[in-house]
Amino acid sequence: MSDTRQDILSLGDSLIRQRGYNAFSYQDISGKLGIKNAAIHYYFPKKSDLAIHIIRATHSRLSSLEDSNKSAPALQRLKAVIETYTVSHKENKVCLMGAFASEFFSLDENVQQELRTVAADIHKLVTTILADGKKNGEFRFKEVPKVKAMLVITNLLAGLQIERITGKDEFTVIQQSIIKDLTT
Amino acid sequence: MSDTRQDILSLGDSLIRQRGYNAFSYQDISGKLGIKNAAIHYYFPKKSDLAIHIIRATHSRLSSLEDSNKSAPALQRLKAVIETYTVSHKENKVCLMGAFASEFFSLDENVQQELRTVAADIHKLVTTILADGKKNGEFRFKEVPKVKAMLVITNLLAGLQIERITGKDEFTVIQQSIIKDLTT
DNA sequence: TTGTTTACTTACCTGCAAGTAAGTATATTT
DNA sequence: AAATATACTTACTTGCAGGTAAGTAAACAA
Repeated sequence: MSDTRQDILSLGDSLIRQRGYNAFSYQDISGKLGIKNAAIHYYFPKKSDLAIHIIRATHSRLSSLEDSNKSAPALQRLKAVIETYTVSHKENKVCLMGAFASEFFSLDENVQQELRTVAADIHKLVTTILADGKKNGEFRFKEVPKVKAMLVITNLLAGLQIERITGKDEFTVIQQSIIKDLTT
Repeated sequence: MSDTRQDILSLGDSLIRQRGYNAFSYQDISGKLGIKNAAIHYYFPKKSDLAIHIIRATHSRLSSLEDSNKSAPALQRLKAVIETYTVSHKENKVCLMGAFASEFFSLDENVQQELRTVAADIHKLVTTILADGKKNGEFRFKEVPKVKAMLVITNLLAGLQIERITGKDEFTVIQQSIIKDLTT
């Protein structure tokens, strides 16, 4: 895979998660990379094509994370998931689901479909981690794992969003609260 | 205040929370209201003016809610807050903070400022309700009220966002979990 | 060495978003 | 009755977003 293609994907991801999908144009990418708009259309004919490939790249990173920690303790696996949000936090980005959710109904059907797949996978992943942790005594919580997973995910997702409005570091304290809540 | 002005504000609010701020244009409003784009510019010269007035309207509804329930039990006051999210849920809308957060860095400085004010007020309101409820024994939770408030708000905000991606009714179960978590 | 593929650029087009300026009909005030 | 304000419309302008089609230079393959 060419460098240019990767650079476009990477910059596109940053722009979507920093400023929003409908707020950036191919010009933002081509300008920064020193190429022409048509070069981006060469790799990704439509903006929705770019979106889909960015979503898939994120999905595949998620799968790798899942695989590489498969047999680790639940707490470590949860921390690995949370760490991906922490990285976003440090880069003043929201997560990809959070970035697209608000504009979801303005998106192409095939982009929506791609997002549904990833969202379901994230939920499944966190649910499994929480269920495993509860079973082996690492975690303590009252809700069923599926619901608790949703509560944890919403804390992380919206934590990234709200902190950019308030300007305060809400995320760090949220992250710590999640772990503490589950382990004590 | 004229009907048209109100209709513009109301439709603008719906569009922002259904499709996103950068995804709608004055055409979407003028078309539906049977007026011309310039009529909207007459009331709100710039799109950011419209945004600001929509945010202020929401803020003032929040303040009314706050006032009308001032001396009620904490649980009732919390339910009143949650109810505003439930209304959004039923209309397939996200909340205003959630709608703007993803595109925050693409917004005019004065819109950003307006959002900061409201976000701070929402957080303050929920914090007060939780603190009161903890003090008088209505609520039980380990975190300091300020942090617990943030956790509750993130559950609600992102609950609305995620359910539109997954297509499932995540919100209702989240809402119930919040109450149950606090009261048992 | 010729042909083909890759990775682009040049040069367009189309449409719409955002905004402005000037005009007009209808109330409202003086 | 005349002047003024209100609530718009008509008629623009500007710029950029999104996309296409055709050309081209370099790499590579037959």
